[in-house]
Amino acid sequence: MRVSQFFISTLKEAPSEAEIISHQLMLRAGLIRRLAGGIYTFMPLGLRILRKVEAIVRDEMNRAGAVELSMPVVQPAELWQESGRWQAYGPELLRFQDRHERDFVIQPTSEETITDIARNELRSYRQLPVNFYQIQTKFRDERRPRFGIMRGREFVMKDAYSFHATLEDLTREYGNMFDAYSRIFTRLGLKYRAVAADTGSIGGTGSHEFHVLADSGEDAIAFCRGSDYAANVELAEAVAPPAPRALPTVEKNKVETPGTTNCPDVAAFLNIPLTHMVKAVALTRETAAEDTDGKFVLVLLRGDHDLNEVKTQKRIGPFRFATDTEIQGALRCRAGYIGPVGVNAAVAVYVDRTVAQMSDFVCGANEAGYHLTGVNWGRDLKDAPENVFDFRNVAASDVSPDGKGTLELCRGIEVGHIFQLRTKYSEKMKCTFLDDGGKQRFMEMGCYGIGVTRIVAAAIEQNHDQRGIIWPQPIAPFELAIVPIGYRKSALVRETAEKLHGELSAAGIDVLLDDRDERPGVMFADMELIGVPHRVVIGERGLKQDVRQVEYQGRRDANAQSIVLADAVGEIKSRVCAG
RNA sequence: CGGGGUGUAGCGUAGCCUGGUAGCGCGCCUGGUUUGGGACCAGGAUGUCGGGAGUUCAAAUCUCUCCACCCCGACCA
Repeated sequence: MRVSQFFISTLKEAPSEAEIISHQLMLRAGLIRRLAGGIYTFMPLGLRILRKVEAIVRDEMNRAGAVELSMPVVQPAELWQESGRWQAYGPELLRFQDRHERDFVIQPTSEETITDIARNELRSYRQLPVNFYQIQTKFRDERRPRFGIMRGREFVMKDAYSFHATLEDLTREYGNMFDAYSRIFTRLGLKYRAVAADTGSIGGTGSHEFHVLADSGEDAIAFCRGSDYAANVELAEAVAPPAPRALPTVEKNKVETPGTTNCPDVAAFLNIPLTHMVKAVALTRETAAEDTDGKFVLVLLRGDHDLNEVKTQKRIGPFRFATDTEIQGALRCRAGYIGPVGVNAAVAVYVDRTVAQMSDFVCGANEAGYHLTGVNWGRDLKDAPENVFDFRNVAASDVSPDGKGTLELCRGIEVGHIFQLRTKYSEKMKCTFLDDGGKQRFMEMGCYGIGVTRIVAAAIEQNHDQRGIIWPQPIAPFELAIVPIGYRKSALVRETAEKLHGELSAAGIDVLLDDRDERPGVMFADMELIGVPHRVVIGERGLKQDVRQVEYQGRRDANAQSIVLADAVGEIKSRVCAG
């Protein structure tokens, strides 16, 4: 491919709308252009990357035995009403009416349609299992699209759905998909980690997320080097402290703590470790009726720990953080000095496992400007083992739930998610088959997603430098850039560049010949910005040596190295093929 | 949706507080000189200052309103 026949549109400065590096670089490199909030055009260069990602995903899905089909983007409301998701999905589901005022949706995912296919086409256990997939545009009307294509409203997803006669077979296919996903992310050239994930409202026996590791990732991942344990922090269990609670050693004491409304301030003021503090997080149950006992909730956490909202919701139901007014009403004290001692019976007090093992701790006195020191369970407030659960996020160096070491934390971008749906949809939509005993049963289902467009952004988050993108070679829009210096002026340069371009293209390499006759700096900067992994520079300087030479430089290399022109094709081929 | 912020040429921005009729850098066009890391010289084009309403002799600037976009929260590929 020649630049003059292609389309490249780079920017020196990043548009101010872009916050994260992948968004900035995608705009600067001319991969995408915004059409509306969360909706982007894939420009020719960006589309080449997207197609390469798709090709790898498709290849591995086929290899894993899944079969590709393509379902409509526009789907009738009836199917969604049947599954219950017409109501349950909420405003994120984009709905519209056709000219006959019939309701439709733009699909955010395709469980309904594929289940409809399955119940119509599959009758017998002999036709099972089967795994259908598609790679296709999705639309979710996100509350807040952001980070460019990372969290767009329109995006490309590979979604697969498998149907099984038995749970055992679903479990087998789940493992098969787990392995296929591992191969996919390996082939994409990304550093990733598979983590145990929250199964959410779906239930089932398992769910895993695949995360591209990047410091800018939105998800926190806990993992253990001593074992293969890895889980989303949302899910990762904070194990109970092993030792029995220490006995009280000091008396309870009310101390003045003026102007200290958070744990770090109080700890600093009293000159004690943060780990001796207990904080009371005030929550309001969303579902409880007004004035009901238990509507107002305190969750007690150690001063240095954070509330895990997923775990909390599982224990107490849907909640939000209490407002200042609600806190005043329930505790007659303003936020900053609240605590569990002496609260009235209408306040439900829940306790994190770690807090339940603490003694001689410090907490708010429920009186503005004061905290209590030397607080102890049993003596100063009622022991309530029935309200003790895991409420906190795991922290680095916590004991791993599998007991095989300590946890470390890293951040990731969720690019894949597999889970076992079981019979959630097949029951709602009466998707049945006849088993080998002639008995009608609901199909077991699994579903498996990969965010294809998100992978493009995630790859950049993981692979970039000051100069721009550094594509993993398997998804680079072009594998090799040929940069001729003096393309128009020097016939020698031009002919050499054309010959190399032809021979390397014929060898199956994606070559981009920069025939713009720009100044070298412009061409170097563009090729680096768009992230081409390999570069050959052809100039008269090298061609006029006694032995004709050109230069090679990898995108991550600090310097170029000369190679003899006569050996160039073979030499470059071997470097490109080496990755 | 709640909270915060920003809208001035294709991109980045100054001007706004203190009203006087829009400037700079990059990019773009023409000509010339250049050609191994985003060149230089000369000339040129491009703005309903987000939209609308109001105040005023006069509005990018002050007021109101709508819109768009960005950031923080709840969701997810």
